[in-house]
Order: sequence, then structure tokens, then C-alpha cells
Amino acid sequence: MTYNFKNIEKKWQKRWLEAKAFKADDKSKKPKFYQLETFPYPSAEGLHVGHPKGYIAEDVHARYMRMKGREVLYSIGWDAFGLPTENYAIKVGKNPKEVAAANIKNFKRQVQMFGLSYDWEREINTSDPEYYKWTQWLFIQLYKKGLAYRAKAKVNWCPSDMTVLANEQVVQKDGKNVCERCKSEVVQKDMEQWFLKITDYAERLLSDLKNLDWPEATIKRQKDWIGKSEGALLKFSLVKVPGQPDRKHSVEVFTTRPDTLFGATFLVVSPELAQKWIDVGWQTSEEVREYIRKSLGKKELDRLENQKDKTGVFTGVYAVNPGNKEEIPVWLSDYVLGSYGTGAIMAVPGHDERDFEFAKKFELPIKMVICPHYPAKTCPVLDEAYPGEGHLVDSGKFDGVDSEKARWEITKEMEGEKKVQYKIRDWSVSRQRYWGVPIPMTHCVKCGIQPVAEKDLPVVLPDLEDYRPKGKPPLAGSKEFIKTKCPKCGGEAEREPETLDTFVDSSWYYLRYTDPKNTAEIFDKKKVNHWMPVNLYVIGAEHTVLHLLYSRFITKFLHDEGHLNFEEPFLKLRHVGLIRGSDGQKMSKSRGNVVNPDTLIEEFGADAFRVYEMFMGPFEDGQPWDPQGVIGTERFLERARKLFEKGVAEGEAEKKFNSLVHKTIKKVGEDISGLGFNTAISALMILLNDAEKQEKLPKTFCETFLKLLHPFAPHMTQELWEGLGNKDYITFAEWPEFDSKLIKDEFFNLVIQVNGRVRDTVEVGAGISAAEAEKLALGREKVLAYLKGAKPKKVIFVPGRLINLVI
RNA sequence: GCCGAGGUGGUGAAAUGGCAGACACGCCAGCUUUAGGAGCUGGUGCUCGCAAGGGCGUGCGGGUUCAAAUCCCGCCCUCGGCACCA
Repeated sequence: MTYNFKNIEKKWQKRWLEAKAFKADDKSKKPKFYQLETFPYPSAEGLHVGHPKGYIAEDVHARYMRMKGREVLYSIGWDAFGLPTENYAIKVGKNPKEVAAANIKNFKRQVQMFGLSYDWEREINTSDPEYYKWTQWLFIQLYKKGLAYRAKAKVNWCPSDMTVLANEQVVQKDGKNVCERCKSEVVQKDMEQWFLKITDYAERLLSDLKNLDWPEATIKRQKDWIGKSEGALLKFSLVKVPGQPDRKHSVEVFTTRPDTLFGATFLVVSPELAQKWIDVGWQTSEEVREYIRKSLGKKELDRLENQKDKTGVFTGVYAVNPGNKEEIPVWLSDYVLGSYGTGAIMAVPGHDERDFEFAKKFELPIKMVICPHYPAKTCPVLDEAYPGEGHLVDSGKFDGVDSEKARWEITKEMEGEKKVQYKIRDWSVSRQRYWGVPIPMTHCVKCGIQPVAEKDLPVVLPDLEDYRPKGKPPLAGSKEFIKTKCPKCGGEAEREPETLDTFVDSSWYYLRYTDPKNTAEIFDKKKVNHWMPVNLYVIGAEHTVLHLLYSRFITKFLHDEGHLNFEEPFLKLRHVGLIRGSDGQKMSKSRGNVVNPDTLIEEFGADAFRVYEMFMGPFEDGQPWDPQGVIGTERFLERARKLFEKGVAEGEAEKKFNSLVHKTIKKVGEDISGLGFNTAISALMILLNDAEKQEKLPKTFCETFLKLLHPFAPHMTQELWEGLGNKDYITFAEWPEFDSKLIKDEFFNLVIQVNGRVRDTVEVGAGISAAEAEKLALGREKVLAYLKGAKPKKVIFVPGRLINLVI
């Protein structure tokens, strides 16, 4: 009899689906457990073997949690809007809607063949008007609170495709930034854009990180991205501005080291700030204007390039250092950014590496004002900047003050103010593309920008004959779409033709799973607060910043609006390690190392595939795909299945074997909870190896074994479960309990060391005492040979493990 | 440059102070088979040795300890991220 996994897997998948076996019950009395995985972007290529690793892990965990008596919410949806689909549609000359539908169909077929235990009743799709109605609603709420606004900003512009590109769509080629699709060089352009004011939440996004069970590296990257710096704003009055009266003007700088003020030997302003000066009528040299023109024409990326080779020009303006009243020159350089701080800095070359390089290049004075060797009165100028802490020197009345203390003292004395700066910028959400959520706004000549009335949502994305990008949003070309009435005055108005960044769609999908069919509200408050927050989120490490930060922002916003009673959406987060091609490289079509799961499932079955992906190695590490690997787990399952052909025996299992069974129950449970799937499977293999040597296998063992294996190989274990005469689903059977008495060994192998080297082992009773062990060891022939008649100086006894005789 | 993760057999790995290499893949030998990309049994870190047995061994160098893959110090390499944020 051969095991027809194809039919059996299909049979159970069909039954599970029809019985709605994995429906998450809102009203269940059991404690809830919400598991989440990144909902897929349904691409035209379909899944490769790397994609399901995270899904399978979640499924194993979900099945385990159900058996442990939890009501598990575990669902799937489709992040269906966005550029890859749109670009693919353009390429094949089809409508993105059709392409997306076909892609979803294929993805659905693929995820279903893995036997994943989703609650399909909760399936969602971001391109469905029933879903994006609430994305639009969310945008309007943000707008009403002043958190969505329109402003001019630099965007990536592809002159050939005549469209704005997302940062992710700009790729590097021969040192240039080019359009991912047409490879023409991208330029930066100032355009009006919609922004979400995530910067308002910077402090909370930072401080709430401390309560999360997330990988440390991910927390750190979010912190770095938010980039908090505490410092001060200091004012420098300006003298000798050509064509301007003395000391009428001033410039403010942001610094994290006000304690180094007396070492500021020049100021540097950004090209953006210098341009502002010119705009208000200050006179400058042609050299300065040329420098501004050049650097403002550069893209930010290019400006960051030649870091080591600093450029700049003297502006002709001088400032007064408010500390020592010295007149210092004001320089212009693109190493100072217009978009951070005040766009101007005080340069302290003695204590800042960048200022040091600049001073060296333009032969500007370098002064040391922080000395690590107190009580030295002066400090020699070093051949590199000294950024550390110490005591102040050459700083007037602050001489000798501890640098950390001096920060605030100097700020106060100079009438500066404490200031906190963040690197994080507001979130640009406008896309001049077709395949996305229409931004629910109108432009009225009389009333200006007005949000669409909530009762008129959704603003449906219309079908367009020609949706290709042409330099302005494709929706702008549709007269029927654009023409509307102003929601405020009822007069003629135009709709906003831009669409939303797909990161907006995905910033709240996990909330919708809790109440996916609600047509009256974004979600029911009771339901969302019952299921949320997410107990376990498995997500790729590439999402450490954007999606996770946006989701946290939106959650906090909805909390502040009174819709949620929690502030953090994802309590525990783990990253899935990437499966690489068998060549060790990242899987990609261009490398030709992509492995398709369809053929593997066809050949080995979903169970063998699942077990292999979980057995490959530590879940959070990446491994190369081994084409031989599935054969190994297929063998394992086949041998397990054969075990059941022997039939079930009456009575008890042999004592030692039974002890192993209980150890395995403990280990598999602990390992699944800790996502240590590889070692859980290895424990099951060890158990099987031993079980095969047993004369008889009682029913209790058989059922236990199936339960332990079930999360990994759900189809086969369900089939065998039925074969044992069970009528119910094994999925809802109770996870076995281990007996801690049975786990304790009666005997163990005592390791005998001489000077830390293993010389002998002997089986002894578990309770052996130090004295007994020593006596035993000293009676062993092998041991005596190494002792050479010497008496041990020291004896170390580790109960249950070893004895070490030191001579 | 800075930050993070990591470096253990031919391969994926296990062991988080206590017998390094569990469990698998691959390979070798044998059995079985008309046949095998099937199954079963045994072997498989390197090295000396006919063997018994010994020596060496977790990127490199040092240290702590009765005992180190594991802890500490210094260095090298690989991968990932950030990159003039004052």
C-alpha cells in the first residue's frame, strides 16, 4: 500500500475549508491568541520556496496554540495595490485589476496547497473598495486632526516615464540613480505632495519601544531612524553683511555640544539657507551663487557622496561668537543640510571630525576647549578631532567645568534654548500613479482643499482606458472622475487625482482582520480591543523600519482618537531568516536560482515540504536551499507512517522508552513556543528512531506521537488519527502533558575526568553522591593509569554529569 | 567610516561553562532487489597506528577556570543595515 499524499492532502484541505475548521470565534471563552504574518504582495511571479517559510512557521505555531486551548486568530489578505502589479499590467497590456485578480488567484492556490490553517472568512484585499473605503476614512481622520497636509517637497522624477518614483523604485547603476523600469537617470524635482505628520509622534514612537518583545537590532534601527538628539539652539549675531547694517541680523545654530562654544572658530550655513538670504536681498559674490546653484542641483544622494573631500566658499559675512566675542567667518558648504536643525552650524574643528576636515582644507583655526586630562589649563591641538568628554579649558569663566555640566550652563548664559531634534521626516504618501487608493480630497476654488464627505466614501478608483503615467496623475485625465461638487459649498470642484502610497494600506490591515466585514465602521471597537494587540508577528527583516513604524504611528493615532485601548500593535515580533538559492545567493529570477514550490509539493507532498522548511536550521537564520533536503524529511514521514502499519498494541510501553516520550513532549512544546522548530523536529526524529526498535507500541504512544507531529505534518497525522478510530479533528485534540516524574532518569553516564580530560565513563544511579563517585572513579583501571599513583589534589563533582580528578 | 548579526565536519546544523559534532543531507561498505534517484544494516571531524590506543580540533592570538564553541581582551573574515543629522 502506498501512501497517496496528493489525494490525502487535498481531501483534508477541502474538509478543513468546508467545515471552516479554523474560524476564529469572536465570542469564544478561551483565551485569545492573535498571530500575524506579513500579508503577501501578490506578484505575477508567484511564490518561491523562500516565501512560505514564515507562513509555515506561523501555521505550526497556530496549530500548537489551538491544541493548547487558545482561540487563535490567524488569517491572510492581499496587499494588492502598488507599482509592481501596475508595471506588469502595462508590460502585458492588461488592466491592473485583472492582473491583480489573477495574481491573487495563483497565490491563493499556492498558500492553500501548504495546508495553512487560515480563517478564510477573514480574508482581506486592499484593492477592494470595501477595504479602501476605510483607508480613505483613515486619511480623512488624519486630515481633520492636521496630521495630513500638503506641501512642496523634493521627489524622485523619472523624465522618461514622466512619473514620480518611490524611493524603492530608484536603483543604483554605474554610480547613478536610475529608474528601476526604464533605467533612465532620475532627477529630483520640487512638487506639491501629501504628507502624514509622523514627526508629531516621534517621541512616543521612540519611548514606547522599550516595552516591546522585539529583536534588539530592529528596535535599534527604529531608534536610529527616529534619530533623537538633545542639544541647544544658540544665536550668533552677524556683522559685516554686505549691504546690510551691522548686528541687525543673526543666525541660529543647533548643536548637541554647546559646551564647545568657545572652540567655534567659524560658522557654516547650508546652501538652502544661503539661498534664503539671497532671496531677501543680501548681496553675495558670483562664487557663492554658483556654489548654491551647483549644490541645490545635486540630488541629496550625490551630496552625501564625497564625504571626505569637503567643498565650500566663504560668504563674506562674519559672526560674533557669543562666548568669547570673537569675530568668526561664515562659510557656505553642502556638508551642512538645509533640512536638519536650523540649516546652520557652529563649527568646532577641535571637537568635531567634519569641522576638523573642513578647517584643515580651508586653513581655518582649530582650538581645543575640552581637555580629558584635568587640571591641565590648555590642550594641544591634535591631528584629529577629539569628540569626547572632559573639562573645559580656554572657555573664560567656564574653565574647569565638566563638559557635560557645561552644556546647560553655557546654553543658559548665552540665552540659548534646549532643543530636541529628530532625524525622522514626515511621511510622503502621494503617488502620481493609477493603481492605488484615490486620496479622498477635493479642490474647490472657493473653499480650497476639502475632504470628501464620509457618507460618500469610498471614492472608487475608476476603470481607465489609459492608465499609464504621463507626468501627471493618470486620474487627472479622467473628466468624469475629476469633476465633482465641493463637499462644503456644493459648487464646482475637482477631485484629488493622486493615489496613496501602499504603505498606508498596510499600516492598518491587522486591525481589519478583527472585523473584516464591517460596512458601518472601520472595525467594531469591542472586537478590535478583544483580539488586538498581536501576540506574535512574523515578518521579514527588510521591514524593520517603514511598515513597522507606520503601523505603530497609525495605531497610536487611532488610540488617540478613542478607537483603540492599546498603543502598540505588535507585542512580540520575530524575523524569518531568508532562504537563499542553492548557490548561496539571494533567490531572484535574474540569477536563475529560484525554486518553485509547486513541483516540490507535487513530488514530495506538502507535509514533507513543511517539515523540511522547519528543519533546515534556526528559524531566524537564513539557509541555502538544499534540493536533497526534502528527501530526508519525506523519508522521516514515510517511516513514521510505516510505524502505524504495525498496528496498535495493548498495554504499556517499555519504561525507558516511555521516559523518552515524555522528554519529547516537553521539548517539542518548548521548542515550538520558542520558534525552535528545527530542534523540535530533531527530537521527533530521535523518538521515531527509538520507536522503530520497540516491540509494541501502545495506543497512547501512537496518539501522542501524532499530536506532537501534527503541527508540522497536519495532513498525514490527521489521516492516521482517523485511522486510529478518532472521529474528531486532531487539530482540536489536546496537546499531551508530560509527567515530570517520568522525565527524571534513573541512571546516567558519569563522565570521569583526570585534569579536565575525559578518561572514562560509567553508568551509575542518578542519586550518586560525591564520595561514592570518587570511590568509584578511583577504582577504575583506566583512571588509575592516568593518575600514575598520584593522589588527587582536588576533586570536582557535578551531580548528574561528571567527576574531575585534579592531580 | 559607523552600527548590528555571525564564523563549529564535505553540507544544513546541535550543544550557552561540564563527553564538541545530536538530528539530517551527502559519501563509503554490506545486505536485499531483474533494476534503482527504492528499502534495510553498519561506518563517516582531522591525524598517527595492523590493532589496542594516542594526539589534535569550534576563524586567529592571548587570558580567566578544575573545566571554554560558550566568559573576558585584541585581531581577521563574511553577511546585513546606516551613511556628513552638527
